[in-house]
Amino acid sequence: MSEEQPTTTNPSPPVPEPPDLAARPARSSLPGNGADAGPKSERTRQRILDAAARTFRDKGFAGTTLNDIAVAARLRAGSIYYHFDSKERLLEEVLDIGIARVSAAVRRAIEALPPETSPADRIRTGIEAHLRSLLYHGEYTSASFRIFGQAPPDVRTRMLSRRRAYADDWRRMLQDARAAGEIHPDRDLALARMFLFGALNWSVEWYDPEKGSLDDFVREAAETFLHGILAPPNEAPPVA
Amino acid sequence: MSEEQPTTTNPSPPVPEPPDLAARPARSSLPGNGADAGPKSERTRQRILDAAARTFRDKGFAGTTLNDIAVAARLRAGSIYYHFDSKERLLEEVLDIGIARVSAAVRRAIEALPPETSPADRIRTGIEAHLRSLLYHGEYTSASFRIFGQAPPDVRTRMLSRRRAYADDWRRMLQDARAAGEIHPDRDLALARMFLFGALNWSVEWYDPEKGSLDDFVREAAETFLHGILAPPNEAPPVA
DNA sequence: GTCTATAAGATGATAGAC
DNA sequence: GTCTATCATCTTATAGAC
Repeated sequence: MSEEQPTTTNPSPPVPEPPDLAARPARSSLPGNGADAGPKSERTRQRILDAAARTFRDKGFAGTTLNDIAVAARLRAGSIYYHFDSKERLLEEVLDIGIARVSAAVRRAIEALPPETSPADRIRTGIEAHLRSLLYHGEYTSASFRIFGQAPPDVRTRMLSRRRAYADDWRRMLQDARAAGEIHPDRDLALARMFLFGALNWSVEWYDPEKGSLDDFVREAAETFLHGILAPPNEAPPVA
Repeated sequence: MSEEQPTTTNPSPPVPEPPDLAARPARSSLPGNGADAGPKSERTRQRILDAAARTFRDKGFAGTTLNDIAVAARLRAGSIYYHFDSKERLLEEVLDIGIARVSAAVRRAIEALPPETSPADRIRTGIEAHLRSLLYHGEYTSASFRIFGQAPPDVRTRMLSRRRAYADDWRRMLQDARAAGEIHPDRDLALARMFLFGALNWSVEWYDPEKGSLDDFVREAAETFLHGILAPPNEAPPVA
């Protein structure tokens, strides 16, 4: 896994104390871009969040100590508490950002399609968008799927509505396809959906960007789900 | 959960039997080992192992304390060290047993097929056997897949050869099917295999035995992988 | 805002009684 | 073989200096 840090950052931020701000701008809990500008506090908070996402994803929730996060964020463990109430709240925010990003990415990709796009093609696009948001700079998104099962019960409960909403998006897409006659009549849609989630999210564990283009990968993943692996029944075996 | 034998489910006796200690390290029952521990020690050891498998699976490796395991095994935390050197070794044995059982179950199921069975049908049988060993009394097997990613690096390294061997079994099955012309020429077999693993192993997280028979479930899972979800191109019955 | 220091409790592991 | 007692360390979280 990723044991090493990129370490392309500057040695130490010699930023002098900015003029004290009387009014702190409201914390936009928008999915932070990490590099977002803004007050120093906000940027540090973002750095901690980024570090937490990466560390949680790599070592799990229980396996991550606040010191691990602090080291990755280049400060001391105690300082984290200025920005977050507890380790659990930190986890909660990482999970929340992750699922929100995937959800938004898929929704956006599908809304960008022409209205006449067939349900099956929408599914194809959804799969590709889901995978991209997982695999391309997907620290929060991959963490969100990888460690959700490790979260304390109350955290998981609080996350449930958001995750259910995302699941509902997929349920709807599949039902639309079925209503359009595009789904094989024997298929169990609930099973197919969970099957798909498992297959897609597992890619976080093994996908290697060096071994081929992401474009090819996501395309092939969608085809595999839609068509399965078998050759069409009619075509003769190529063996001579 | 606490009730055995729900009324509606489990009409399925033909389970390949929870492979009884398929891969026990088996060092203890050797006769020439001196007058060492009798069956009692072995049974306690087994109880600890069972408790560890269940607890590791449910709470993760780092999230499990030796006391958790001790409580589940009905003894004290310190007593575990009479049977196992460390928490890591305990994990290692759980992981090892799990992968060995799945591997053995799949191999046995396929070897039981008639020799003339087509490669595609072998894959079908393999999928069903893998799923069964995961979902039917699969404390070790499900733990093995669920927490492998959480294992300390050295443990993971030591497990690698066994897991690679299992992956090779699947690689071979898929290649055989391709050689027989049964796989769609566009499919990427490596991707398909990982896709399949993800889909199957994720079922541990959501499969509910109360919602339908295991037989139906494993059959449908195999069909979904083999054929995909789409309806055959020719017969698309639009809603009239 | 971030630091140092530390409280308060849990954890993996060991020693020795029984 | 299993227990109790305990060690050394680590962990989350807090307090107060700067």
